[in-house]
Amino acid sequence: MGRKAHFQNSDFLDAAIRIIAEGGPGALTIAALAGQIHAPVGSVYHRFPSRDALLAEVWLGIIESFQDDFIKKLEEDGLAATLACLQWVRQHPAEARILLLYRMQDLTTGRWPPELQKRARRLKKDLHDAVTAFIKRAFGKVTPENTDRAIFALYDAPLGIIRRYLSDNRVPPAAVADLLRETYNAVMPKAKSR
Amino acid sequence: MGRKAHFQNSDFLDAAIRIIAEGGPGALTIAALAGQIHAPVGSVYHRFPSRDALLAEVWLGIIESFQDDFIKKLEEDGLAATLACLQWVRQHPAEARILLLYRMQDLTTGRWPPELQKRARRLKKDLHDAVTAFIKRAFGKVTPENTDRAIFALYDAPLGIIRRYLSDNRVPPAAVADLLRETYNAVMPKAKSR
DNA sequence: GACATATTAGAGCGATTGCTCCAATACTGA
DNA sequence: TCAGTATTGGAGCAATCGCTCTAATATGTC
Repeated sequence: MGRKAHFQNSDFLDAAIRIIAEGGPGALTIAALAGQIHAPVGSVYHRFPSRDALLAEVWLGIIESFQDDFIKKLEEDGLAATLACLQWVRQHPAEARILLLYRMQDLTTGRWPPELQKRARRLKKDLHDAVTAFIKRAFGKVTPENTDRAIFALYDAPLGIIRRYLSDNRVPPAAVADLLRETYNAVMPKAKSR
Repeated sequence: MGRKAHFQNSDFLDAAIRIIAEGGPGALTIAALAGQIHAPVGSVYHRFPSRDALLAEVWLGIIESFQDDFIKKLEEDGLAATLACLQWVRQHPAEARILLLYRMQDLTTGRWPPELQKRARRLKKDLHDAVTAFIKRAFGKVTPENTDRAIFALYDAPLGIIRRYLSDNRVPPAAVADLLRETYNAVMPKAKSR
């Protein structure tokens, strides 16, 4: 059944994450990617149809990793989800740098393969559903103002402060959790937000 | 005294801001920049020593514009400075997209001309001084925890929520001011923070 | 008008990049 | 052992980009 593979798909994806986290999307040239794991450029294209497709997989993998944690916590408790952002960043520093410092549009320029588009839509829908359900529980009903309030407390505030640390290659200190808790309580309804 | 100039430095800087705000730093090729105002590429290099130098001027100009507003308000009142972020973004949507969606490191790769480095250091120092003075007034003394608290309320929180709007090419609604006020009051000392 | 000069104008060079293509290679199954 | 094939290995192509360089052009001064 042919020669045994010397490299795995994940080897390339991991190397890509390392390179982007360190040098930004511009640093991810195919030569740099292959060089990082001493693979030939041909092996990159043996696995991924294009640089864009590889970057799309990198991006989706990161979103999935983050979102799995986030949604799971969100189903129990809003504040837990807020703090889960912090924990995820600590556990995945390289992925966090990519997620927080760049946008999907800045990584990939072209169109995605249909299969990846489907995965992306699925992720978006899952997040939307989880957040909507949470807002209903926390506020009683979903309005634009409530939505903004929730997304601010769950998402914008934690990622906003974490971004500053990641940009300087530092890890957010423990006290950040206090700030986020205070913000959450100030902005979300006092009632149990389960 | 030579031919009358058909283009001004600011024409190129403004065009660059438009292009980056719309398509990201990667869209700013010299050809695209010159084409935007129907200038020849030679005229770009007649005014700016390199693409990096031009981007450095773009970045510094944006920082200066933002920081002037921010520091002026900060000298009176912390909450006013927080809300000044919102106002500045509304008045400078293209500049705001660049400031919030990208980092200096992602625009320019090489070293800056010494004169621009000096301007950058000056801006950094001005901001640091203003923030430090504010922290002293608000908390009594400067500690790492107080610093984080202040920067979160003044900077991370507003820019965090605004970033989401800018990324989608939307303008932050008025209700965002309420969220920021509540966050500010929750996180900063109750005493007059003048 | 003649000259000096600041600026426009754009062809094109060297370097880099994404990607292709063809061989070489090592593994499987018979 | 030999055919079949999945994968490595890497030279090189076409496109793009930042930038240079020379010529053309318009303006001020005498």
